Amino acid sequence: MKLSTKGRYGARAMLDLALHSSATNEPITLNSIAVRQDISEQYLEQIFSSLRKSGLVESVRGAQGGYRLGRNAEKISVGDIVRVLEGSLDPVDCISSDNTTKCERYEMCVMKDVWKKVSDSINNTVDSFTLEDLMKQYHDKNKDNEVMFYI
Amino acid sequence: MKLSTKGRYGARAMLDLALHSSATNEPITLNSIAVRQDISEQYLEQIFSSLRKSGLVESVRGAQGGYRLGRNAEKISVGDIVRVLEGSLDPVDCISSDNTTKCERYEMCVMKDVWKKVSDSINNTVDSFTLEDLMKQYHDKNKDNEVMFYI
DNA sequence: TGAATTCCATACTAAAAAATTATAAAATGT
DNA sequence: ACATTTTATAATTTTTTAGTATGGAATTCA
Repeated sequence: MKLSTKGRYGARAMLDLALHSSATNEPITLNSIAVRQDISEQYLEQIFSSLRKSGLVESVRGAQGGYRLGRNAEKISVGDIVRVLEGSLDPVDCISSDNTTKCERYEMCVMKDVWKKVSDSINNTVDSFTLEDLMKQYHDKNKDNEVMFYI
Repeated sequence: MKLSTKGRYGARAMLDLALHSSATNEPITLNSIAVRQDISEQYLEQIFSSLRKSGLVESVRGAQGGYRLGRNAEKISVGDIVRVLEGSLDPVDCISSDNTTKCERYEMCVMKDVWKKVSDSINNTVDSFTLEDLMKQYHDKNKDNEVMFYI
């Protein structure tokens, strides 16, 4: 029941991107995120490839290019990010909406009701945090720091 | 964020054990659980080794031996079982109580507050289901079946 | 035009974890 | 004694994770 690095790195990278998106709306390079967050740039590329395909970020190619948030920070939740990068957050496959892997015990099974409740509680929690919430919390925690090198 | 087979099999096996523990309190053999639940007996042995060490089951060795619940079914929650078999249910290591793996961003990190809430919601949910609850739900769902071959 | 920057796509590899199998010993009831 | 059953540990196979490598395509700027 651990989050993989894709989910963890992706959440950190998205918050980094949100915090560094200036008012001028200039795109942020992957390299700068990778350096600040100490994540391999090539690995981040894979992560941002998924994020871009899902619309959570948009890209600008070429020199002076980079990434921007795909929509306003208050419209992007931690749940949006981790579901893209981890697949679903269901603790077991048999309760997923694309229900191809029902086992033969499905009908009589009472465990699946437990796992469904677990799934709901996880999803509700991660959906309750938006990037905007986290930006505010970050600024509250780091009032003194003029320059934000890290998250 | 998937449960491993240890957690899933373990929960099913414990419910099976609870349902088949007769009033006479005779121990249930691993083999019978393995057959009903279609789980490798040798793999179940490893799982029950952990369950026994944690006190969730007690064993009787030798012929006519087997396993019994370590305490009343209403005193054993799904959370008790899966935490024994999966380790902790924290989505990241840095928030665990045995806090050896704090990263250098720990103080300024706002993501860990999200993961802590996720952890709490998971643990609260799995702790809210006892084996007794599940036994009742099973009987409600399967009123017609005189003999319980499966769960 | 051409060089530098930056994203894009795919394939590959190494390490770790998960899942299962194998082997043998110890205890108990008949 | 013998069949049954737990106990313990090791070995093996399979799958997933995490990361690296390579080359290409689009864009900008000089």
